[in-house]
Amino acid sequence: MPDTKITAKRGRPRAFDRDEALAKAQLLFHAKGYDALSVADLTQALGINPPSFYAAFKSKLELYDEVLRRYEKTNGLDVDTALAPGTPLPDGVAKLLRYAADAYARGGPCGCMVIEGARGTADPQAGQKACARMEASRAYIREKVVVLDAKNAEICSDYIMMSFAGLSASARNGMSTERLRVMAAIAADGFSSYLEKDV
Amino acid sequence: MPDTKITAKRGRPRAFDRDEALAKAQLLFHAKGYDALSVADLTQALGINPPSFYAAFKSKLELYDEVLRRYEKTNGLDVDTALAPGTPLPDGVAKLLRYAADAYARGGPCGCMVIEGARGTADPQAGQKACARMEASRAYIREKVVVLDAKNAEICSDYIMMSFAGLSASARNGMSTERLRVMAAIAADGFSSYLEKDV
DNA sequence: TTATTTTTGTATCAGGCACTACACAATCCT
DNA sequence: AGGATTGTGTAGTGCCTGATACAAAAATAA
Repeated sequence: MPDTKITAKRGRPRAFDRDEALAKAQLLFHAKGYDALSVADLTQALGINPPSFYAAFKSKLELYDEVLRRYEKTNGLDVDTALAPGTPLPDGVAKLLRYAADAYARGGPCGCMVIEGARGTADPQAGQKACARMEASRAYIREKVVVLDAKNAEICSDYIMMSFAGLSASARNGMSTERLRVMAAIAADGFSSYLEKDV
Repeated sequence: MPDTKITAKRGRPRAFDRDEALAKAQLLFHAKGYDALSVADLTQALGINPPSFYAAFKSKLELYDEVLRRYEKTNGLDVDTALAPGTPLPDGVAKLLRYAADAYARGGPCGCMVIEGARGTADPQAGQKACARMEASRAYIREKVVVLDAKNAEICSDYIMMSFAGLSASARNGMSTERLRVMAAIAADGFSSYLEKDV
């Protein structure tokens, strides 16, 4: 009976750690963006040659897509906690924006990789990949908001995404986490006021 | 006595209208961004050949800088009106964000050329040019805010710039002017609440 | 006319980009 | 051992980028 081991290894073994390389690539893409990071930069940083790179990751674009999904797992905001059922919507928005403020300047002034990649990426395919991930996030947030306040779900998710973009941009401009938190709180207060008028 | 005419023309006259070309280049840079717009794209759109392009504009980078300044003149927000002396700061912020909402989706989903160019531009020199213009705008706004409320000038200008970035990103994502205005009003309300707590 | 200056079109340039052909090396399976 | 399979290093592919060399053309100045 054949061994059902996941890493069915036949042939010459890979000389580098693929996951480690993926983590490094994530940091590089996050810091420099898709266009400004060349395959030559990557191979040099990873200490490998182009054929090894393409054997492991297929192409720059596929690596980017894989990195985007990894980023969501490692750096994704805890939407479920922020918008847990039963949470008053204003509190949920405040929490979520606070999470973003905490995250976007962590480990350097890089903002959100998905949001930054969704715009300003010259390569159309890469931009589309990032846009797709951003839309998925928006949809997930909207889904959670609907449970809390179906009537305001659209405007709420729009406002959250806009605030994310503003916070991400500010973070990339060097704003401190402390100051980002203040910005997030102010923005959240605005949505709170909006709901009060409405109800 | 020599003619002091500004257009002292000697030699073969230019076969195209430089200002017109500048306006076209502005639209193109605004729509596609610095990196995604090649010199070949430009020369083709302008109906000229590379040597004519370089004779008129020196380089892609210098044209971009010229376009950025032209953009500020043609599409710049009326900060002086929004933040005129005597205006209550919350009203000024609301006006300014409203202006941005009105402007960012005008003529297509392009957002603010300066803000979008300041990030996400792979070419470091071009990114620096856009960043410099954005910093100049921030400084100008802060200067006007100081007159209205010196104590809150820093946090206010930070919040305005963050909101601009959020609005610009949303506009580029296709948000309508109508919806952008709602977003701007909500964001402005947040700053209003912040000031009320503080005073 | 003749000289000078500037623009124009043709045909490139060198350099960086993502990516690969090829032969060899290193492992597993029989 | 021998065959199959997979990764690696050297070297290079074609393509697109921003930018030019060059000579002819079109204007002014003397």
